[in-house]
Amino acid sequence: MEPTIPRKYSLRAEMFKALAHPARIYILDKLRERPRCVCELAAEIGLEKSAASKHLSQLKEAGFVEDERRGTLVEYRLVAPCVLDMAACAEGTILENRRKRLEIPGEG
Amino acid sequence: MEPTIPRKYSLRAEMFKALAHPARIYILDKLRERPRCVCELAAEIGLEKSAASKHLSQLKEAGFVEDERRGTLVEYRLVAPCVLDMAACAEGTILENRRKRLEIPGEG
DNA sequence: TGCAATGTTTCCATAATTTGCAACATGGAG
DNA sequence: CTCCATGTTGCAAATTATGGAAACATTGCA
Repeated sequence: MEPTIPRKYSLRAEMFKALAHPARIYILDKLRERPRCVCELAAEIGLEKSAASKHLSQLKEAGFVEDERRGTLVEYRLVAPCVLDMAACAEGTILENRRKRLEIPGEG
Repeated sequence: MEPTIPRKYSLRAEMFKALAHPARIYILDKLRERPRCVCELAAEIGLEKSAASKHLSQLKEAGFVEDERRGTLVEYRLVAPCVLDMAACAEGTILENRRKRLEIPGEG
């Protein structure tokens, strides 16, 4: 069948795709406190630096973070605070609905 | 390497994954107006009813929509309006950042 | 009962994503 | 300059996602 979905929705989907991985969500939450380098994030999420770098590249491409080199390090920082509100929305409504429906106990 | 990402972030990622497809974003926007049946949505997004049904199943599993049978039809409706705010956030900040970065390189 | 309309599930092929390893690039120290 | 630390990119394997076709399920109606 022929696709008829306007481009606007593809752009939105790309943005959400950048958030559609536990490691990337975790990274954003860590960057909420303060900027961090790749090696620090890699250690925290338990991935090779190459994998961490690729996740950060996706977040950067989507516009959620920016990077700046400091010596041998590359520091990443959060630039789209509204993503936190999005996550909050998730916690407050979506996951709540899901818990009720599936009877999953809440987690802090 | 061993994964050390808390379950909380996996749950959030699952929710965003449900939004990480143009067809599903399009569906949610259509449901914003009024509830619709599977066949209507399938025609609008240009997919077979089976594919449309699977997309709706994912949205339902994530808690964004609910379904109710009406005769031979199955009507889907939006139950998490905050998803619209999330999309608005996307339009307003993320995509704007991206435009600046891709079209005006070298500018802070 | 039989039949049509609508949805869901299953199977399969194709495409996209993710990861680690290795190679390469960049910057600082000696 | 060389050596080392940090990041990025290329590659291949494994995993996951997607879509169509067909089978199956459910409802309404004659």
